[in-house]
Amino acid sequence: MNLASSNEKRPHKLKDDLRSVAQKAILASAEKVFAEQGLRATVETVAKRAGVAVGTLYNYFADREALLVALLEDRSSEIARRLDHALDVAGKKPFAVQLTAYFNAVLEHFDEHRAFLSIVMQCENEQALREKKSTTKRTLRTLSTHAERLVAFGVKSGALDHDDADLHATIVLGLIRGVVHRHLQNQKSGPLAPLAPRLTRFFLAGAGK
Amino acid sequence: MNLASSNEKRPHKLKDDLRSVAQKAILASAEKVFAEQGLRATVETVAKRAGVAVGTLYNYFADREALLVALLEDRSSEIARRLDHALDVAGKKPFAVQLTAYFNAVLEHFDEHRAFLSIVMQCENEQALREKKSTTKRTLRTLSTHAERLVAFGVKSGALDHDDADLHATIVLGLIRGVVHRHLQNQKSGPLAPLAPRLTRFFLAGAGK
Amino acid sequence: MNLASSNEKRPHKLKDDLRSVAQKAILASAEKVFAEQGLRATVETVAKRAGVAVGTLYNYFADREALLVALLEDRSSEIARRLDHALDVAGKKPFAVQLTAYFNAVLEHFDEHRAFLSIVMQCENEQALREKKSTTKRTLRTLSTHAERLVAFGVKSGALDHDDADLHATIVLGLIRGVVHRHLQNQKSGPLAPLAPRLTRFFLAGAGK
Amino acid sequence: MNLASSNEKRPHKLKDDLRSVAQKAILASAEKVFAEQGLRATVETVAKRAGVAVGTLYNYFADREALLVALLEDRSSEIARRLDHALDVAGKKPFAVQLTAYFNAVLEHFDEHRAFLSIVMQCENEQALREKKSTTKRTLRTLSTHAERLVAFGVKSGALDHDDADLHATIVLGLIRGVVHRHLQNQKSGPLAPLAPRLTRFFLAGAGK
DNA sequence: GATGAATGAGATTTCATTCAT
DNA sequence: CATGAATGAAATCTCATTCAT
Repeated sequence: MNLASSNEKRPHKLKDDLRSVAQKAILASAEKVFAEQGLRATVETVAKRAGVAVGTLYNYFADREALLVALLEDRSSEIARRLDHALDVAGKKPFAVQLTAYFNAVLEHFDEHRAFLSIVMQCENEQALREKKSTTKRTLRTLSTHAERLVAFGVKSGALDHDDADLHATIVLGLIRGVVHRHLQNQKSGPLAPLAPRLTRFFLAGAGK
Repeated sequence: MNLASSNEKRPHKLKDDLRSVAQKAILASAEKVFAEQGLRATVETVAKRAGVAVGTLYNYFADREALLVALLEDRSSEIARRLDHALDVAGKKPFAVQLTAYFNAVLEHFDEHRAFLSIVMQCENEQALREKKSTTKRTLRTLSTHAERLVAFGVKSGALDHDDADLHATIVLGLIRGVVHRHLQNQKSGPLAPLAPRLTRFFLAGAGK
Repeated sequence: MNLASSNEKRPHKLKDDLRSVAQKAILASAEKVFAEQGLRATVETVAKRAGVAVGTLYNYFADREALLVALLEDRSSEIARRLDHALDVAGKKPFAVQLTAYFNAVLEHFDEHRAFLSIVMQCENEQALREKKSTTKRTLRTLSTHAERLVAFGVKSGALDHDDADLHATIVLGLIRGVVHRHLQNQKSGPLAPLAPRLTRFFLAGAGK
Repeated sequence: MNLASSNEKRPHKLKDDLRSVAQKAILASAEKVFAEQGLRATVETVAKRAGVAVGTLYNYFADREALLVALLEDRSSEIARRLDHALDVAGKKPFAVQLTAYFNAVLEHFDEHRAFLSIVMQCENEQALREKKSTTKRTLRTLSTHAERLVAFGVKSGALDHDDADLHATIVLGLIRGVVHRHLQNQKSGPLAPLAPRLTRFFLAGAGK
């Protein structure tokens, strides 16, 4: 009965692993390729870069769009996890600390997945994707949702001025957009995360009481 | 009756006018269509919306990309003119006034050509364009070029802190990106130009000495 | 006003004609190709045989299936017209005459569009098509609908025995199926229409009172 | 305990049995699937329905077509056996009895393998198959071969009229086609075999002297 | 010039077949 | 042998561009 108790808990563990390895490779390739060549990049290019045949890609993703959505969701959930964790750690600390944690988390993620935000920015303007599943829409809004929550706390805790409350989240996101965009345009490659404290300082000076 | 009048005094003026009427209609259509449907929109869609046949479109623009470039250049030159004029009028006035003029000019242009910035944002992420004609690149950089010039003046005139000088232009652009983006995402439709003074106040509080 | 009354009634008559010429050529090609090579035949083959490019085919038919459906409908409406006319002419004449007219109309159509019935027979077994639009289903049932109407008249007029009434239509169709099928299998090419009286005689002997 | 018993007396029998179990399952699945979804059904679908992996299917059949041919041959040989037996039993009895036996045998087979004739009908129209292996062709002609033999006897024995001799076999097959087809189109599910006497009566009335 | 059907290169997608586990 | 992921040739479909009218 327990003949093979050691390695038989999940009969297909190995295969499952392989499966997810290929899937991850394809997603990683898609991330690179879509970022480098824009959303125009072909499915074949993505497959080749991942080191698999086209058919293999279609074993994992129903169609081109499913691939894109999967990529957005996977990376978004990662950034969401990172943000949740960061804000969780920042816990009861003052708003300034939390804001820095937010900037830091986003920028760190970007430093590691440089390509991803570039794709998000492209997708945001693709009406097609915006209109589709609300899942995609929600995915694309991960950043802003967190930002809104954060500034709501900032206002409640008295750290933020009440007057421009409606602009707060917009500006937080704008600051990120600004630095990310500069980064994508210039090929300069230093990490962005270190900018977090400066963005916080700027934001607080502008928005603080 | 006045059939002949046109080809006496101004032999080609009428033709030119007619030409530019069709051309303008096509550009306007392209602006709408690319903004609504993304850069994937087809040439045929653009032509139909402009009320002309595809063939006609190709009489005015060498190919699809030429159409896009022409659109970018036309609208950019318009925004450049507007910015030049705004900053010209603001002349020797203090930096705060000039900055407000800048924000105001950009946002006014956006209010009139809502679709345009959406397209610019899409193009910025299309590496394809980045690599190609430097004309296009320059076009896309109209906004940032002016912003850089502006903050350089701000620093020189002592209005801006020296510490974060490198971030100034990035943040000015980020603020614009922020509000424009919020506008595109939500369907809210009030004009953006009125936000100019608030953005200025915010920026100065954050970046001013 | 009536400057060009002679040839200006329908401004785009010529183009429309050309259009339908191409469409007809494609349908004719599809008929041949699907009959010769089976439903597996490729869209490209159909296009080439019609002397047009694939893209042209797709200008007229939304997709492969639409082409097939259009073919079935076009030819079915033709056979329906023929049947209606035949039975109309046979008018108040006795059942035997009407039945002969039916057989004759169907077999004549087959003699002229040999390929078509072969395709119908293939489609009848394609569950996919059967399940789709009821239009298709109705199209495929043109023959049996008319047969049912005919034998109903036969029974009412007292020409047909009442006992096997339920089988009548089935057998009429079976007889057609039989001769058509034999024809398709052997490459013998004589016309089938002359068989009509013999089929009638056979049917009446078997089913008549 | 009886592990060894198998490889003593009948060294390979068990293996053969097992083999044929899988093989039969695959053929049965193919019969269902091809009948339900048409000949376009995928190999994978057939394998899954049979409860095996695609690879396993390919262990038993060289390729997709070999599977189809095997199916046709297997079922045809069964129907041939059944027909031979039926006509053998009907032996020296009058033609009417033999014809009923024929109809009965065919329709009984169809009642048990409802799907099969649907497949045969599809294959008959696939020129591809017609051109290929004569084995397939012969297989598909099992029914008509027997029918031809039968009516030849009918004519010789004086039961059938001589005039329409050339149509006899065609009509016998047509009658079968008719009822089978009606059955496939309507979802009515009563057995067909009971129709045998009525078909005989009809045929004899029509074709008998 | 204006038109829009025709074109065909190229993108997406499918699926029979292979092969490492 | 059984498995099912990987493969890539071949099919379907799209769309920028041309050109006869």
